[in-house]
Amino acid sequence: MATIKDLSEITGLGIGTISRYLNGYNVKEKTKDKIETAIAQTGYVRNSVARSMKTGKSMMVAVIVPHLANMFSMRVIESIERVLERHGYSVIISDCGGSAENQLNKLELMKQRMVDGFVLLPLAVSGKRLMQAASGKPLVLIDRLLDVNLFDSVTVNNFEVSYRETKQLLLQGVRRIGIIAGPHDVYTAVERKKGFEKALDEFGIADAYIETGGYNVEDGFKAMKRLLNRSLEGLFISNYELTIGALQAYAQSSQTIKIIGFDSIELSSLINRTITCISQPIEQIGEKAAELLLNRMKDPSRRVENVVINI
Amino acid sequence: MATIKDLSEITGLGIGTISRYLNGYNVKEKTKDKIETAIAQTGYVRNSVARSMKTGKSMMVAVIVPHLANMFSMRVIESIERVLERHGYSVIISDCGGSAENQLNKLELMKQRMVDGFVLLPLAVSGKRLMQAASGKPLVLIDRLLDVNLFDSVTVNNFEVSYRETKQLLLQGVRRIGIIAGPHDVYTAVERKKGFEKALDEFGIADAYIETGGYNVEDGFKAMKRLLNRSLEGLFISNYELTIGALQAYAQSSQTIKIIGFDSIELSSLINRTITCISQPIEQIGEKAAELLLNRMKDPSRRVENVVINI
DNA sequence: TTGAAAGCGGTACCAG
DNA sequence: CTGGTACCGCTTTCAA
Repeated sequence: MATIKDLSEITGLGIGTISRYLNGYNVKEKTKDKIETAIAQTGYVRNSVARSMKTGKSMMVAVIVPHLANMFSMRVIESIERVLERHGYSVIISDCGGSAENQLNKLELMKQRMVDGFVLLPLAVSGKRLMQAASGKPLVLIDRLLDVNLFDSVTVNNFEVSYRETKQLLLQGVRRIGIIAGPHDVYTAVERKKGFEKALDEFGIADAYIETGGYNVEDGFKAMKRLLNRSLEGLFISNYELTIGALQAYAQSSQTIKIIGFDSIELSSLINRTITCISQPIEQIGEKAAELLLNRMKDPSRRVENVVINI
Repeated sequence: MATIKDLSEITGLGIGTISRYLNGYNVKEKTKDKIETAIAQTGYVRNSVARSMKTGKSMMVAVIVPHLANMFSMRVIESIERVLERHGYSVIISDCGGSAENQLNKLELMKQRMVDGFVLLPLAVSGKRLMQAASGKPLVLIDRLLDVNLFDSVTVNNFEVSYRETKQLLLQGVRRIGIIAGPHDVYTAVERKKGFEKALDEFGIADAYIETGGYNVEDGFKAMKRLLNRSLEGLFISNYELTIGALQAYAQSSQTIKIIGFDSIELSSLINRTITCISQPIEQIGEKAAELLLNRMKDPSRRVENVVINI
């Protein structure tokens, strides 16, 4: 691999001159030509590791998620990457396998890699631990507001929208109602469940059928299988994967249940029995997160910003 | 940020000793204690950028895909990451937006970042250009065999399985048949189309309804809308996203079409009219790719290996 | 406009 | 087992 030094030797120019040219500073036309020839000849590419070493910036951002193979994660990551790459940043990903402990480990690892910032789709941990793990590096949270306003974040109004939609169901006369709620250590799942429960409280319903557990297709399927014995009139499902799974079981049955699903817009039209969808503006969430991160990396002392997108 | 030098000053030990301890070599119990105290005290974390600089290995692997927000990409990336992280590698991702040109740019960028290897879900480019762009760095192809055996690769038998399943349809008496084929510069899409066409040839069918274009949900929906005017008896759909889109349109219609979909196992049970699924072992594909890459990074001169997974 | 030289934070070799 | 030192490839003063 050719280095700047090789170029220096070939052209007879100083090492500093080459570097300056490479960084867009003015050099004489003739030197420019010499350098370019040497680059073409050697196939030189700049070593950004060495560059990072000197500048103290790696131009990398770590995105840490509970699970990569999840519709929400991947669409968020896609939009984050799209925005960040325009600013010269690369995205390094880390799947913490749904474990909060692991999440902290991954953060540590990324810190070693000298990433310039983090985006987290966080699992339940305290703000302090997270703060400590990030050791002051810019970190943006998606889908989770921590107790303390330590971090920039972007969320949707999970609680309100869940409350509102559940209420709609109840206003339609639904009484025997259930929820497939997802994990209890995932913030959004908890918020959605709370919103659901608030609506029930208002209507004096105390005996909802609650299924908690994982957040993927199979969990949804199993939960639905159980719920199909309950002659439900209404059902709230907390994410896309759970909805797919639940609908699989549902499709096999002949019951009619009024279903509300999160992010399930694509699926709703597949099944002949209507379901209600709550759609998050996922691209917008990712873009906003990237934007917040860019802002903070530019100005670490700026005020913490907690963006809530109302849907 | 504390450095190894700080530790050296605090402990009074030499810089080399610290480094040795950090790398797991033997040091006296007492020195070990001193160092550990200093680490705890300063919150020292090793700077892997500096380390890479010296060792010439970044311990990063770039995964470049046409689109991140794609079920296949994401699940492949997930399994790649799972395998690689066990070996100390991080995954840096790059979405080339479906453009072959862009793909080469991204490769260049990743080369600058001194990644130790590449995994590509490649768009149509010649093997030579790719070889040149990778400049000899380990590169594994997923879902594409290049004309020359320059790269390790892992694919499924797209052609055969498509041929076989289409033939099944025809054996059932289907004659008016169509395909939603996806982009013509995506290898798998092309292979699947070829397999489809071979089956048609055998049955002397010359006028299939062919829809080509994008590879996402909306493309599938639009294509299906058009195809619903054709009174088809059978339909082959080349990937997951297209299948979702097509099924959306299909669900609204009252036609009955025998449908074959790729990777659409989760969806098949949603819709009350049966569809046939061709399921790729996506995790296995990712794992195999990671494995091939690890092997090549270990031994760059080993024989090129082209793995075909038969489904 | 250019060249020389001092690091950035590690690793690895050498001598002790 | 330990300390000293020469790099790794680049950026960035400082003089010329």
